[in-house]
Amino acid sequence: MGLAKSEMFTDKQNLISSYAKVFGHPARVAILEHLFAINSCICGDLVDVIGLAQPTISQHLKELKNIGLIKGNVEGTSVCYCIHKENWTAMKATINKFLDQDINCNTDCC
Amino acid sequence: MGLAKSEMFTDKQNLISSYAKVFGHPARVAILEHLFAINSCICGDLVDVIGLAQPTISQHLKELKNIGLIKGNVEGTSVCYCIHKENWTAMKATINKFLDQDINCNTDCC
DNA sequence: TATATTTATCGTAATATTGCAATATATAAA
DNA sequence: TTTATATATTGCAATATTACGATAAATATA
Repeated sequence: MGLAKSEMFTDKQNLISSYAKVFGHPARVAILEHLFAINSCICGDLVDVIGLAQPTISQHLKELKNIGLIKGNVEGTSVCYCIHKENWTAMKATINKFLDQDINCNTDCC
Repeated sequence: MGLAKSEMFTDKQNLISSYAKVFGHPARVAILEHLFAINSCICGDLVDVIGLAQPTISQHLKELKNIGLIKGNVEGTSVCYCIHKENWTAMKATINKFLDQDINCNTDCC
Protein backbone atom coordinates (compact mmCIF):
# COMPACT_ATOMS: atom_id res chain seq x y z
CA MET A 1 0.00 0.00 0.00
CA GLY A 2 2.74 2.41 0.85
CA LEU A 3 0.68 4.06 3.55
CA ALA A 4 2.02 4.03 7.08
CA LYS A 5 -0.85 3.17 9.36
CA SER A 6 -0.16 5.99 11.77
CA GLU A 7 -3.15 5.18 13.93
CA MET A 8 -1.50 1.90 14.82
CA PHE A 9 1.35 3.67 16.58
CA THR A 10 1.74 6.08 19.46
CA ASP A 11 1.94 9.84 18.98
CA LYS A 12 5.55 9.69 20.10
CA GLN A 13 6.43 7.02 17.58
CA ASN A 14 4.76 9.01 14.82
CA LEU A 15 6.52 12.19 15.90
CA ILE A 16 9.92 10.51 15.94
CA SER A 17 9.40 9.01 12.50
CA SER A 18 8.13 12.35 11.13
CA TYR A 19 11.31 14.12 12.21
CA ALA A 20 13.41 11.25 10.92
CA LYS A 21 11.63 11.34 7.58
CA VAL A 22 12.61 14.98 7.14
CA PHE A 23 16.23 14.09 7.87
CA GLY A 24 15.93 11.12 5.54
CA HIS A 25 17.07 13.00 2.47
CA PRO A 26 20.65 14.23 2.04
CA ALA A 27 19.52 17.49 0.43
CA ARG A 28 17.61 18.46 3.57
CA VAL A 29 20.56 17.45 5.72
CA ALA A 30 22.77 19.63 3.54
CA ILE A 31 20.36 22.56 3.73
CA LEU A 32 20.26 22.39 7.52
CA GLU A 33 24.03 22.05 7.77
CA HIS A 34 24.45 25.09 5.57
CA LEU A 35 22.03 27.11 7.68
CA PHE A 36 24.04 26.21 10.77
CA ALA A 37 27.39 26.78 9.06
CA ILE A 38 26.71 30.32 7.97
CA ASN A 39 25.26 30.97 11.41
CA SER A 40 22.71 33.43 10.09
CA CYS A 41 19.83 33.77 7.74
CA ILE A 42 20.29 32.66 4.20
CA CYS A 43 18.69 34.46 1.32
CA GLY A 44 18.65 32.81 -2.03
CA ASP A 45 21.99 31.11 -2.54
CA LEU A 46 20.79 27.66 -1.47
CA VAL A 47 20.20 26.68 -5.07
CA ASP A 48 23.89 27.24 -5.87
CA VAL A 49 25.07 25.60 -2.66
CA ILE A 50 23.03 22.41 -2.86
CA GLY A 51 23.03 21.90 -6.59
CA LEU A 52 19.39 21.06 -7.18
CA ALA A 53 16.89 23.02 -9.20
CA GLN A 54 15.11 25.94 -7.59
CA PRO A 55 11.66 24.28 -7.40
CA THR A 56 13.26 21.25 -5.75
CA ILE A 57 15.01 23.37 -3.12
CA SER A 58 11.80 25.27 -2.53
CA GLN A 59 10.00 21.97 -1.96
CA HIS A 60 12.60 20.76 0.55
CA LEU A 61 12.46 24.10 2.37
CA LYS A 62 8.70 23.74 2.56
CA GLU A 63 9.00 20.38 4.28
CA LEU A 64 11.53 21.74 6.74
CA LYS A 65 9.21 24.66 7.43
CA ASN A 66 6.16 22.42 7.75
CA ILE A 67 7.72 20.42 10.54
CA GLY A 68 8.90 23.62 12.16
CA LEU A 69 12.67 23.23 12.00
CA ILE A 70 13.23 26.38 9.97
CA LYS A 71 11.46 29.69 9.60
CA GLY A 72 11.45 32.13 6.71
CA ASN A 73 11.09 35.88 6.60
CA VAL A 74 10.30 37.74 3.44
CA GLU A 75 12.95 40.40 2.75
CA GLY A 76 12.24 42.32 -0.37
CA THR A 77 12.08 39.95 -3.30
CA SER A 78 13.92 37.19 -1.49
CA VAL A 79 13.12 35.06 1.54
CA CYS A 80 15.43 34.72 4.47
CA TYR A 81 15.55 31.28 6.05
CA CYS A 82 17.10 30.20 9.32
CA ILE A 83 16.89 27.49 11.94
CA HIS A 84 13.96 27.66 14.34
CA LYS A 85 16.00 27.20 17.49
CA GLU A 86 13.24 26.51 20.00
CA ASN A 87 11.75 23.85 17.76
CA TRP A 88 15.16 22.40 17.00
CA THR A 89 15.78 22.04 20.73
CA ALA A 90 12.42 20.36 21.22
CA MET A 91 13.11 17.99 18.32
CA LYS A 92 16.49 17.12 19.81
CA ALA A 93 14.89 16.21 23.12
CA THR A 94 12.45 13.87 21.38
CA ILE A 95 15.07 12.21 19.21
CA ASN A 96 17.64 11.94 21.99
CA LYS A 97 15.16 10.23 24.27
CA PHE A 98 14.70 7.66 21.55
CA LEU A 99 18.40 7.28 20.81
CA ASP A 100 19.38 7.03 24.47
CA GLN A 101 17.27 3.97 25.14
CA ASP A 102 20.44 1.91 24.98
CA ILE A 103 21.72 3.25 28.30
CA ASN A 104 19.06 1.26 30.17
CA CYS A 105 19.71 -1.88 28.21
CA ASN A 106 22.32 -4.17 29.73
CA THR A 107 21.64 -7.53 28.21
CA ASP A 108 23.83 -8.80 25.44
CA CYS A 109 22.16 -11.95 24.29
CA CYS A 110 22.93 -12.34 20.62
CA MET B 1 12.55 11.37 -10.55
CA GLY B 2 12.38 10.30 -6.95
CA LEU B 3 16.05 9.44 -6.93
CA ALA B 4 18.27 11.07 -4.36
CA LYS B 5 21.43 12.15 -6.12
CA SER B 6 23.71 10.72 -3.45
CA GLU B 7 26.87 11.60 -5.36
CA MET B 8 25.97 15.25 -4.90
CA PHE B 9 26.33 15.01 -1.15
CA THR B 10 29.05 14.12 1.31
CA ASP B 11 29.41 10.64 2.77
CA LYS B 12 28.43 12.04 6.14
CA GLN B 13 25.28 13.60 4.76
CA ASN B 14 24.35 10.35 3.05
CA LEU B 15 25.05 8.36 6.20
CA ILE B 16 22.90 10.64 8.34
CA SER B 17 20.03 10.48 5.89
CA SER B 18 20.33 6.70 5.63
CA TYR B 19 19.95 6.28 9.37
CA ALA B 20 17.15 8.81 9.44
CA LYS B 21 15.36 6.99 6.64
CA VAL B 22 15.32 3.82 8.70
CA PHE B 23 13.83 5.73 11.63
CA GLY B 24 11.39 7.37 9.25
CA HIS B 25 8.71 4.75 9.68
CA PRO B 26 6.76 4.32 12.93
CA ALA B 27 6.78 0.53 12.62
CA ARG B 28 10.57 0.45 12.74
CA VAL B 29 10.58 2.91 15.63
CA ALA B 30 8.12 0.62 17.42
CA ILE B 31 10.22 -2.47 16.69
CA LEU B 32 13.33 -0.84 18.09
CA GLU B 33 11.50 0.43 21.16
CA HIS B 34 10.17 -3.04 21.80
CA LEU B 35 13.62 -4.56 21.49
CA PHE B 36 14.91 -2.07 24.05
CA ALA B 37 11.89 -2.47 26.33
CA ILE B 38 12.16 -6.21 26.73
CA ASN B 39 15.89 -5.76 27.23
CA SER B 40 16.70 -9.06 25.57
CA CYS B 41 16.35 -10.96 22.37
CA ILE B 42 12.93 -11.26 20.87
CA CYS B 43 11.85 -14.39 19.08
CA GLY B 44 8.73 -14.25 17.01
CA ASP B 45 6.15 -12.16 18.83
CA LEU B 46 6.87 -8.96 16.93
CA VAL B 47 3.98 -9.63 14.58
CA ASP B 48 1.56 -9.61 17.51
CA VAL B 49 3.21 -6.60 19.15
CA ILE B 50 3.37 -4.32 16.11
CA GLY B 51 0.18 -5.34 14.36
CA LEU B 52 1.40 -5.68 10.81
CA ALA B 53 1.49 -8.83 8.69
CA GLN B 54 4.42 -11.20 9.04
CA PRO B 55 6.00 -10.41 5.66
CA THR B 56 5.81 -6.70 6.43
CA ILE B 57 7.54 -7.12 9.79
CA SER B 58 10.15 -9.32 8.14
CA GLN B 59 10.81 -6.59 5.61
CA HIS B 60 11.23 -3.91 8.30
CA LEU B 61 13.56 -6.19 10.25
CA LYS B 62 15.60 -6.67 7.11
CA GLU B 63 16.10 -2.94 6.72
CA LEU B 64 17.10 -2.59 10.35
CA LYS B 65 19.55 -5.45 9.90
CA ASN B 66 20.91 -4.04 6.64
CA ILE B 67 21.91 -0.80 8.26
CA GLY B 68 23.37 -2.73 11.18
CA LEU B 69 21.17 -1.57 14.03
CA ILE B 70 19.93 -5.05 14.92
CA LYS B 71 21.32 -8.54 14.64
CA GLY B 72 19.50 -11.86 14.42
CA ASN B 73 20.46 -15.32 15.57
CA VAL B 74 18.68 -18.42 14.36
CA GLU B 75 17.34 -20.41 17.31
CA GLY B 76 15.54 -23.50 16.17
CA THR B 77 12.68 -22.57 13.90
CA SER B 78 12.62 -19.00 15.09
CA VAL B 79 15.04 -16.10 14.82
CA CYS B 80 16.18 -14.11 17.78
CA TYR B 81 16.61 -10.39 17.18
CA CYS B 82 18.26 -7.79 19.34
CA ILE B 83 19.91 -4.39 19.18
CA HIS B 84 23.44 -4.30 17.81
CA LYS B 85 24.86 -2.17 20.59
CA GLU B 86 28.20 -1.19 19.09
CA ASN B 87 26.54 -0.06 15.89
CA TRP B 88 23.79 1.70 17.80
CA THR B 89 26.45 3.65 19.69
CA ALA B 90 28.22 4.56 16.46
CA MET B 91 24.95 5.67 14.90
CA LYS B 92 24.20 7.83 17.95
CA ALA B 93 27.54 9.58 17.62
CA THR B 94 26.84 10.42 13.98
CA ILE B 95 23.31 11.62 14.58
CA ASN B 96 24.18 13.57 17.72
CA LYS B 97 26.96 15.43 15.95
CA PHE B 98 24.37 16.51 13.43
CA LEU B 99 21.75 17.42 16.02
CA ASP B 100 24.18 19.33 18.22
CA GLN B 101 25.12 21.83 15.55
CA ASP B 102 22.86 24.32 17.28
CA ILE B 103 25.24 24.73 20.22
CA ASN B 104 27.68 26.63 18.01
CA CYS B 105 25.01 28.81 16.50
CA ASN B 106 24.35 32.03 18.38
CA THR B 107 22.67 34.25 15.87
CA ASP B 108 18.95 34.79 15.99
CA CYS B 109 18.17 36.75 12.90
CA CYS B 110 14.64 35.82 11.86
C1' DT C 1 3.64 51.22 -15.41
C1' DA C 2 7.04 48.11 -17.25
C1' DT C 3 10.89 45.20 -16.19
C1' DA C 4 13.85 42.41 -13.50
C1' DT C 5 14.50 39.36 -9.66
C1' DT C 6 13.28 35.94 -6.41
C1' DT C 7 10.51 32.37 -4.58
C1' DA C 8 6.30 29.41 -4.75
C1' DT C 9 3.16 26.44 -7.06
C1' DC C 10 1.47 23.33 -10.67
C1' DG C 11 1.82 19.43 -13.44
C1' DT C 12 3.99 15.41 -14.51
C1' DA C 13 7.40 11.66 -15.00
C1' DA C 14 10.51 8.57 -12.67
C1' DT C 15 11.51 6.08 -8.75
C1' DA C 16 10.93 4.40 -3.94
C1' DT C 17 8.29 2.67 -0.18
C1' DT C 18 4.86 0.07 2.01
C1' DG C 19 1.84 -3.80 2.76
C1' DC C 20 0.29 -8.30 2.13
C1' DA C 21 -1.16 -12.82 -0.14
C1' DA C 22 1.11 -16.65 -1.80
C1' DT C 23 4.84 -19.35 -1.49
C1' DA C 24 9.47 -20.95 -0.36
C1' DT C 25 12.82 -22.22 3.06
C1' DA C 26 14.55 -24.02 7.29
C1' DT C 27 14.37 -26.47 11.44
C1' DA C 28 12.08 -29.21 15.18
C1' DA C 29 9.27 -32.80 16.51
C1' DA C 30 6.33 -36.76 15.76
C1' DT D 1 10.01 -39.17 6.43
C1' DT D 2 6.09 -36.49 7.37
C1' DT D 3 4.12 -32.68 9.76
C1' DA D 4 4.14 -28.45 12.20
C1' DT D 5 6.10 -23.99 13.11
C1' DA D 6 8.64 -19.81 12.17
C1' DT D 7 10.77 -16.72 9.09
C1' DA D 8 12.16 -15.11 4.38
C1' DT D 9 11.21 -14.16 -0.33
C1' DT D 10 8.46 -13.13 -4.40
C1' DG D 11 5.20 -10.58 -6.88
C1' DC D 12 2.23 -7.04 -7.18
C1' DA D 13 -0.88 -3.09 -6.16
C1' DA D 14 -1.33 1.27 -3.82
C1' DT D 15 0.77 5.24 -2.34
C1' DA D 16 4.63 8.51 -1.46
C1' DT D 17 8.68 10.93 -2.73
C1' DT D 18 11.70 13.32 -5.66
C1' DA D 19 13.00 16.26 -9.43
C1' DC D 20 12.26 19.74 -12.64
C1' DG D 21 10.16 22.58 -16.60
C1' DA D 22 6.73 25.89 -16.98
C1' DT D 23 4.46 29.34 -14.88
C1' DA D 24 2.51 32.23 -11.28
C1' DA D 25 3.04 35.49 -7.55
C1' DA D 26 5.34 39.05 -5.10
C1' DT D 27 8.27 42.84 -4.66
C1' DA D 28 11.97 46.15 -5.95
C1' DT D 29 13.66 49.26 -9.30
C1' DA D 30 13.89 51.95 -13.56
